[in-house]
Amino acid sequence: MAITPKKNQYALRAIFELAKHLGQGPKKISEIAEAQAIPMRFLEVILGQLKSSGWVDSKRGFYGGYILKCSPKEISVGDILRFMQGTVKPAECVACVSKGDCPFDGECAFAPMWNKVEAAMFKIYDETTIHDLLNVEKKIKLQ
Amino acid sequence: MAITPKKNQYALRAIFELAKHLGQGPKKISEIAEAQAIPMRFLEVILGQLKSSGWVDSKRGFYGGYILKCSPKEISVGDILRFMQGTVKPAECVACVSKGDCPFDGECAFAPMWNKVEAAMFKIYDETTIHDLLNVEKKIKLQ
DNA sequence: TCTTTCTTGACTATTATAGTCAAGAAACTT
DNA sequence: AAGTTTCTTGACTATAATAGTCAAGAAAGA
Repeated sequence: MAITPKKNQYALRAIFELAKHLGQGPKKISEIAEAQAIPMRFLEVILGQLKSSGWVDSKRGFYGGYILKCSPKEISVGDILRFMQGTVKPAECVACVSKGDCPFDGECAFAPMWNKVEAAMFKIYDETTIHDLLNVEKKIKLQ
Repeated sequence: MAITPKKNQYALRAIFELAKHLGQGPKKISEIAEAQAIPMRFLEVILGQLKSSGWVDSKRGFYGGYILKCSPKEISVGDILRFMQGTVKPAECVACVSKGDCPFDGECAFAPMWNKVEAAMFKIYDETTIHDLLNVEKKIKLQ
C-alpha cells in the first residue's frame, strides 16, 4: 500500500543523511542508521548496493564510513528510485494484471491510465532533488 | 512494484466488465472471470466485497449473476480504489517509513513529496471514469 | 598488532497478497 | 416439490516479496 518499498525509502534517507553532512568526512553506517531510523544490518545491504551506483563511496577503518560523491543538487529522488528498482524493460505495462505476459496483450483498456500514473509519479520524483529535501527540512526545523 | 495490488485491479476489471454489458441482465461470476482473466474463486471474494459499496447488485439462480447499479459515467477509478483500500486515516503520512508511528513525527522532510505523489495519482484516478475506459477499449479494438 | 569499520554472501522471518474450498441459501425451471 | 444453478459466507492455505539478520573476513589507520 505504501507508494514505494521501505528499502527504497531507506536508500533515499541514507543519501539524504550523507548530503546533510557533506564535506564533513565519512559518515558511519551506524550513525546513518540511527539518524534515519533504519535497521543497521539492513542499511549495510542497501549502502552496499548504492555503492555500485557511483553516487556514494566508502572508507574502512576507524575514520571510515560513507561519503556522498555527487552534488545534492544533481541527484533526484527519481534517479535513486530508478536505480533501486533496477532496469524495467521498456514497452511493458507498468502495472498490468500480469507483468510481461499480459492476458490482454496490447489491447488493454487500462494500460494508458497506468502509464499516465507512472509518468505523473516520476515527474514529481524527477523534479525533487536531494537538495530540495534538505531545504524542506530546514524550513520545518525553523518552525 | 505494481502501482496497485492485483485485487484492486480485478475489482476495476470486474466493474468494467459489468459496465460493458450494462442493460443486458445479470452477468455470471464465471463469465466475468473468464472475460477479464481473473481467478474465479478470488473474484467471488472481490464481488462480495464490492456488493457492500452499493455499486453492484446480485441475483441468485439460473439467470443470476451480477449487475452494475450505477452509471459508468458516474463512477471513477478513484472511487473504486478508495473503496478497495478501505478508509485511510486522515493526516497520516501516505507512504511513511512507518505508517501511523512515524519516527520523524511531523518533521519528516519527505512527507510533502509523498503527499504530492499520492495526490497526483488520485487526480488521474478521479478523472478516469469507467465510461472513459470503455471508450479507450472501443478505440483500441477499431485499429 | 589491535581496534574499528566496511564487505560479502548466505541465511531467516514476516507480512501482505493471492488464491482456494466447502457447505449453505436463494432463485428459478420443470 | 425436486433439482439445477448461482450467489454467499467465512474460514482456510499458499506464495512471493519484502524486510531483516548474521558471521567471517578484509582494509585502514592508531
